[in-house]
Amino acid sequence: MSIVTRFAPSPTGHLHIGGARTAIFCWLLARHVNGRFYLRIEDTDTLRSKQEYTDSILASMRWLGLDWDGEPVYQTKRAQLYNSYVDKLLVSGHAYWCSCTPEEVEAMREKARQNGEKPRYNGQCRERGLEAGQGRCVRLKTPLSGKVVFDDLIKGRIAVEAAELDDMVIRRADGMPTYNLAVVADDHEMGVTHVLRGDDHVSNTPRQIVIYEALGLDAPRFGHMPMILGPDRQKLSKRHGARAVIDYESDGLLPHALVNYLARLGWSHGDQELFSREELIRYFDGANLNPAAAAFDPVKLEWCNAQFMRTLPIEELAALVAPFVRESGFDNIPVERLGALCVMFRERANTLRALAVSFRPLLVPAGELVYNEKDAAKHLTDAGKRHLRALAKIFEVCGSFAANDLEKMLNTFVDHSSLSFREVAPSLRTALMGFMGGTHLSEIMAFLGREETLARLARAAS
RNA sequence: GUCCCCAUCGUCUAGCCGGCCCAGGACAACGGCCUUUCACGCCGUCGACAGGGGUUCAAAUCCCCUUGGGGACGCCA
Repeated sequence: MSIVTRFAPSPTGHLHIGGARTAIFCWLLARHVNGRFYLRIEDTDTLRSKQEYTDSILASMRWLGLDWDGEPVYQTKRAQLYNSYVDKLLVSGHAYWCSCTPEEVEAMREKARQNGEKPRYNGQCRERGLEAGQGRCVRLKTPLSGKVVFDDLIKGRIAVEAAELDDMVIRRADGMPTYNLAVVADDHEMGVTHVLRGDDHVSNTPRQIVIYEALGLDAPRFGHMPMILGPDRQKLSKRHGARAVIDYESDGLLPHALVNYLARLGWSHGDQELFSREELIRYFDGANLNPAAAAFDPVKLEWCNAQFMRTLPIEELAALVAPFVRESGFDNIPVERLGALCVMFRERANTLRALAVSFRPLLVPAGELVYNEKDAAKHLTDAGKRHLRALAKIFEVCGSFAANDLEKMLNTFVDHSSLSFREVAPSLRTALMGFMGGTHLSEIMAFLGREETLARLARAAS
């Protein structure tokens, strides 16, 4: 049997990492067996749903590389379908019209709460045989006894007393279906075989199973993934900062790094930490999913990102970092130059943004180089400046300005003077970079070129 | 309040159909090596089976209770 999964976000916000992980697992589960992976936009809440969020979610899915099959399904366009399901239930006697107002129902719930019971609708319209009418909704006749049982892909067997469930509304007074009905109708129509979704839906599952049963349909397999917690193991909230996929995109994360990290959050394949996209698909079979909630660790995410940044072909890395370089104010840097910078700095940065920032000292003109006060005070001393002037003389006349020749030249200079490399290097580094960082001095100078190198030495020695 | 779920190092986890585990890997932290800085890399250190009862020759692994977390109880999704 092939597998059909679906990711069904509601467009009330951007795609967040919890949803992204759910999407990744659904996608992986389908791709693992060459099955189908569908996208469904659950936009029946017309008050909170926004087109811009749908666009944003689709953009994030594409950015992550989670390709879906066919066109996305929009629930708002299928009211007719849902109504046909409701009608079926009405005709078969599994559902009934209810004239209770939301206020009345709320009062019932309040009363139940006070009696220490589960707040619920008391089913007073259940046997009244009401007809359709203004302000009336349709409720499902939930079984009064028995157990609803299902084998969760992740948590194992879950059983709930049917009596715990009240008669839920399946069609609102305004004619729109409610979540549970729409989901059942859609999942059945779309041929979904496996439903992977967030933990917060476990209590919906028995309700949906009851609808499947009333409809005489087989329910799909369900799997509920635990929530993702913040670094402090508290529920993820706005306070934890950037959480939407687009935020990580603008932080300069590689999409695959996010996918890899998120996939490893709640799933494992032995001790392996890093996976290629193909490996992920090959290994992910829905097993080895952790039933416990996991805390999101931005530090490990960045480590993960750094690993992938190092293995990317240079031209690709250069193309990816280009927008960030542009954003920091440097237009028109030729790709070869960007490539050279990437080679020099990629092992020193964890994100594309940080990488772009690290280029800065090499991109500004000598006059705009910012000196780190401490480093300048320590290394651009009178002695340091003397060394710089001596070096400048050599660089002025030397034949080649290639990195390996510069390296030799530097060594010769040290050999012929009474100085050690340790005495010369810091002042030269500070003169070139503005601070005690960067990469090999010879590479920095080769990148800068003779003119720019000399300009920096002159400025620092003045 | 009621119902459901969860519980291995600070974090992600391996192991969980019992013995190979006085618990392995990764991130972080710390120490060292390498080194003309910063990184990378390499080596090492610290560090966990929530507690209590069972079952068993043997339990991180099975059962029960406690505690602690989370989720759900909408004409939201």
